[in-house]
Amino acid sequence: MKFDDKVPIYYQIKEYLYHQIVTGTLQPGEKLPSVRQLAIDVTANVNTVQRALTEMLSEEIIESQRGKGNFVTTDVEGIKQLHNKLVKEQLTLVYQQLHALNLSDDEILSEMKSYMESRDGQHE
Amino acid sequence: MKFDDKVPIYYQIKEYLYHQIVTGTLQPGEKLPSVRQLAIDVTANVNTVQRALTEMLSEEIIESQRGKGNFVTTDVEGIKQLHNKLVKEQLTLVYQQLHALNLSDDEILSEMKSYMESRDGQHE
DNA sequence: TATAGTGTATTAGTTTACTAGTACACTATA
DNA sequence: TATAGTGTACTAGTAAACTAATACACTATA
Repeated sequence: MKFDDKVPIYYQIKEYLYHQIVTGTLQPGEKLPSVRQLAIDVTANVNTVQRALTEMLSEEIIESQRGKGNFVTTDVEGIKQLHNKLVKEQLTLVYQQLHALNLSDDEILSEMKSYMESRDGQHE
Repeated sequence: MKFDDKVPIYYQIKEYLYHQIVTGTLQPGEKLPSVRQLAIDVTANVNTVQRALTEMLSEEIIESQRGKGNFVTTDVEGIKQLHNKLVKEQLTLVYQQLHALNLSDDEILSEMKSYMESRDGQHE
């Protein structure tokens, strides 16, 4: 797994797992890979993976059963809220940044549209 | 200055100065505050500020004159390109993230619009 | 010329993220 | 019951970011 060296690895692992959960790649109640397997999957250390999981546990997005494994919460509503939260965080971030670059609301929207159009040709 | 503890301080200082330059708060050819003054302004260490400046020097956005100070480049075109680069980086980032959250192009735009509308009432 | 204000370089020490290895408690199962 | 697979805890060490202090070269100016 490629990491952005500007951001802690544990944090990127957390974001990676959050994406898997909110997009349904990991279903509610589903068992996560073991910490050891996850460490191999994302090419990081067990302790680094564990740190990501510990935060997710405290946020009640996953549940831990000693000796069995870690499981995605069955609280579907909580997962939805997480999804909304992640979307809003992204919107807030890009809005603040582009506003700081002196772009108006309309300019932000039109820049986004032209960016999307420029991507269309790329087939990716 | 408030720092996001997920990102290196020198990097945030660099972004801060980039914003000042592309928005015209710091004009082309204008002298930057001294490294010592900048360190006070942003509440960081001289060496940390210097690290940010060193990268900006290598990117030719500022120029250094020993004994005099650091100056914003007079290359207006280069500043424009930097502005475009920063905008595009933000668009790329938010697009990738929201796509990974299973939002379509249309949904991204409509979410952005409703986010902007929700901000309207806040007068900020 | 003396002094203050510049950028720059160097050394040292602290903190944090990360890695590495080990050990232990619990669970399922052959 | 023995074994393998879990989560979890702990200690130790490394690397990078950051801070701190100092020194030096250059420039402007009183």
